[in-house]
Amino acid sequence: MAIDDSSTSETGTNRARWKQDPEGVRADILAVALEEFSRNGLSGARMDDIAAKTRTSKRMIYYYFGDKDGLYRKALEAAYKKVRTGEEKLDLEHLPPKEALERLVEFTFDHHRKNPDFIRLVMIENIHHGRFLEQSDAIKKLNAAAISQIRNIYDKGVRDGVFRAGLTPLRIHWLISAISFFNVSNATTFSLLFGNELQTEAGQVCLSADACQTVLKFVAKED
Amino acid sequence: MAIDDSSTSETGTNRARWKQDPEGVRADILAVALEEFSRNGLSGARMDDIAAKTRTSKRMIYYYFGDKDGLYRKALEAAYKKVRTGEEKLDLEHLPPKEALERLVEFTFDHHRKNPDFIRLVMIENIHHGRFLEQSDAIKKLNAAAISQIRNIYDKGVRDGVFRAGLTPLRIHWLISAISFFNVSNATTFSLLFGNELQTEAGQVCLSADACQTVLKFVAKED
DNA sequence: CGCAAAATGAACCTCTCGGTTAATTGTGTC
DNA sequence: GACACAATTAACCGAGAGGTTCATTTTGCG
Repeated sequence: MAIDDSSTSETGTNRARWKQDPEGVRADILAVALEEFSRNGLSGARMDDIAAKTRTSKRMIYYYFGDKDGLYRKALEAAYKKVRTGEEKLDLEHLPPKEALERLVEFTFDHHRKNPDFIRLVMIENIHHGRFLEQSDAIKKLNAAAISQIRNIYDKGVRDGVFRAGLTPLRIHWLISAISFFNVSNATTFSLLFGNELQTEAGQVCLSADACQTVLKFVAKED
Repeated sequence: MAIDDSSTSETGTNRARWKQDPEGVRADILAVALEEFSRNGLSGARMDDIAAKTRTSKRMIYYYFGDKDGLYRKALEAAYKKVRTGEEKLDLEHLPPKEALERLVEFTFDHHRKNPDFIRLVMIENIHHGRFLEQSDAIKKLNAAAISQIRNIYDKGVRDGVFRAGLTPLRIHWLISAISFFNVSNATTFSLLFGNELQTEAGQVCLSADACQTVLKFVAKED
């Protein structure tokens, strides 16, 4: 090592120019892990396969994440974070209740559709009785927001006399989730059993509209 | 009818009294397999564990079912058969459309709730992209009935002027399924994230009523 | 530079787990 | 009873999968 061309003696914390890039490696591993776990399940996913699709080696996965379960947990957390941050863009407070709710349903339906990997992870987590979600306090906090968002809309709707009283935000959220989640989670078996007409683009547009109507009619004031 | 404690001269049909009981063994294996696959997923389930919980040995599983996939496929088929036969008891044809639909929703919601193992198998099947459901023509045939049942109710409702026109039986079935399925499939994660009040007995009664209202309002004629 | 610590690579290890081999017992038939 | 075949048992196997060891390089810092 006679030649030392390190003229870059600026002592800045410019990690981006490092040849070693731990943050990037971590993120890369997580992205691959998310896809593999989502595709094959927890015990179905293979550490060797994950490693192979990574830009780094199996050794590094264990270096950063400890073991398979640790990797899965981090992938789950990352997935939740990614999805929930994508949700924050809506601001519905200024809309009238009906329009706000409609837009929320439309958005949720579409959002779930665009994140099948996330949906599949949640399915897997349910198969495993929420063993990992349970451990992750970080995730639990992200979800209170969803409920209070609906509460705001619903309460305003009741005050305005356009929504019926007696419901709870939780039940409304439950309904929206059920419709939006099922559409992705059961797409395969439903198509196999009943044909795939609802999974075509036209079918999905139709179902999205159905979803909005379903929820709006459910909360609407009956007169 | 003679006393049949020793006279097994009638050729063979009385297998129940044999010490060897292949049908019973098969059924026993299938029951255990259903539970284990449902609990742990396809790759999560262990053949040794299944064998241990059986009244017979691992060898017999391979003797009767070939391999793990074969056992899983048979367990899936058995689960579908069991569930679908339990469904046939309703006769809704004689009821007025609204009542018929309400009763169907109520029944489906309850039926799914009582068969969590089956629901979990369907989830697992979706995780695996329906690889096994695809192969089983037996299962596909069982489901056309569900649609035509709804068609009968819906068409009558439209003729009677109580249901709005323009819907399809498939979309109605989809909605009923979504609500009923999600209630079981996502019970764990939903409870973890939002509390388990909807999973209490009172919560489930409430959700069942919500389900009926949701579907009825969705198809109701708006005037 | 020299050293410590973080980051990395390749080969290696151990045990789990799906699947099998070979031999044995039970059952109906003649 | 003898035979053929279905049913059953216990021990065994080999690939594969999760996890590790050790050595090496890269980086930060004085």
